[in-house]
Amino acid sequence: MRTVDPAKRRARRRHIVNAATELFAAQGFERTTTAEICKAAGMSAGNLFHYFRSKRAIFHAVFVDDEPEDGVATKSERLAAARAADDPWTALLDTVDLLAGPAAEPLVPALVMEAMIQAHRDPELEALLSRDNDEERSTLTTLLRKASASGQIDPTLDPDDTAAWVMALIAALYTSAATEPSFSPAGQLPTLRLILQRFLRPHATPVPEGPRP
Amino acid sequence: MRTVDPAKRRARRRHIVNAATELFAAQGFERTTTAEICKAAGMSAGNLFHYFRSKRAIFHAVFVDDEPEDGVATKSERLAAARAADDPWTALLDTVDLLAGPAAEPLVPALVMEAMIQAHRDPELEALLSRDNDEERSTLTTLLRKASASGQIDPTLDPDDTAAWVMALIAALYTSAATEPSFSPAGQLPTLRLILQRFLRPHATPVPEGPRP
DNA sequence: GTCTATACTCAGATAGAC
DNA sequence: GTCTATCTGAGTATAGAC
Repeated sequence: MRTVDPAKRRARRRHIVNAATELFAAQGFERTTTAEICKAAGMSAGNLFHYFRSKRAIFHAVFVDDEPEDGVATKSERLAAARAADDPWTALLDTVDLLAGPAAEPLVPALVMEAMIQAHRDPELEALLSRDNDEERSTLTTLLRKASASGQIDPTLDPDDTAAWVMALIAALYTSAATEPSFSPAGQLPTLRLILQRFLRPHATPVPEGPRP
Repeated sequence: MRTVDPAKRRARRRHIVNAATELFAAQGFERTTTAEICKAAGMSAGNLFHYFRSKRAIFHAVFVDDEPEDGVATKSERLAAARAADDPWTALLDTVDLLAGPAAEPLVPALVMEAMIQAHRDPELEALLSRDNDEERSTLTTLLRKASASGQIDPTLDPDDTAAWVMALIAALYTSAATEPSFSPAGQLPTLRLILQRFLRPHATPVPEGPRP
């Protein structure tokens, strides 16, 4: 009897996901038809739906089917390393680079944008993405707290709020790249670092107003 | 014979747009059906399409049908006033408030997000929005240039790049509000101002490295 | 190939302005 | 009374998931 070859099946799934990824990035989820995906992947509708239960499932796979490659640390591992690093400020800058880096890849900003939108309407995707998101934000919060304790950043900043803003600034890199053709994420990364540096590093305390004892 | 009453017709269009706005904000453009809009507006499909040529036209109207109210300055007028203001730094902060303010309204962040997405796929909407966008950015560029000349901000910052980043930071307020339920735009506006202040205000010039004559 | 979902249409009913 | 803006809702054509 014929048995399934898991490696072959995975490869076939990846082939479909790769084809679909370009379409989703260029046209978005709703405007990409399964017929287009079939054509791009070179297969029939029947065959496509043998590998994925729905168009939605293909979209989800774009964001989770990343096979770990040997010898390369995963994002999770690198975040854990940052949390354990000796110098929290350097680790913070490294983490920002880690999170902002993919914005320079051609399809990624559009896909991230689309994922944000779709997460609104798709609780399963929402859950999928928020796991990643929580890990990123909690790493930043940890680093901000440590850097604050060691006097490397302004201690008046609230670590939770500030982590949310660091995430927002990184997200801005993606959305700007997705919406403005002239915006180059690679070229603007140094400016992002500059903004963060000036925002976070300790400042001379302003003289408090009002009468003093 | 019966004649058209322009005021009544406008009011009816607004009624439809208001009903549709909530649906577009909650579900997005593609997932909102014309049948739903009809139901929400309390009218038949035939009547709906008597007022709008297409579903798309309703979506466009969400962003352009803002009637100027008497006694209240329009955004354009306020931007022009800022460009002509005496104190460019104060005018810059005011302009940031003006552009960031709507993020505090409940439906706006989701709508702005949806507009960004749809603009990708709809050249007419793209043109519509980029007119607004260009006016906002060029106002910021002008103010940055003036503030730079008068020593109010760091002269090493490029006005065009910096204006793009100020826009990106404001956009981050909208996207964060749209995607993170715990993020309060009104509460975070002071932090946005703080980030901008620290980013833009003049800094002590670092001692240049290398040999000097 | 099948079948559902949905943007839009049309033939006609109602009613207000002249 | 006539004419036409406004409105109805069943109907159609088509797209697109499966």
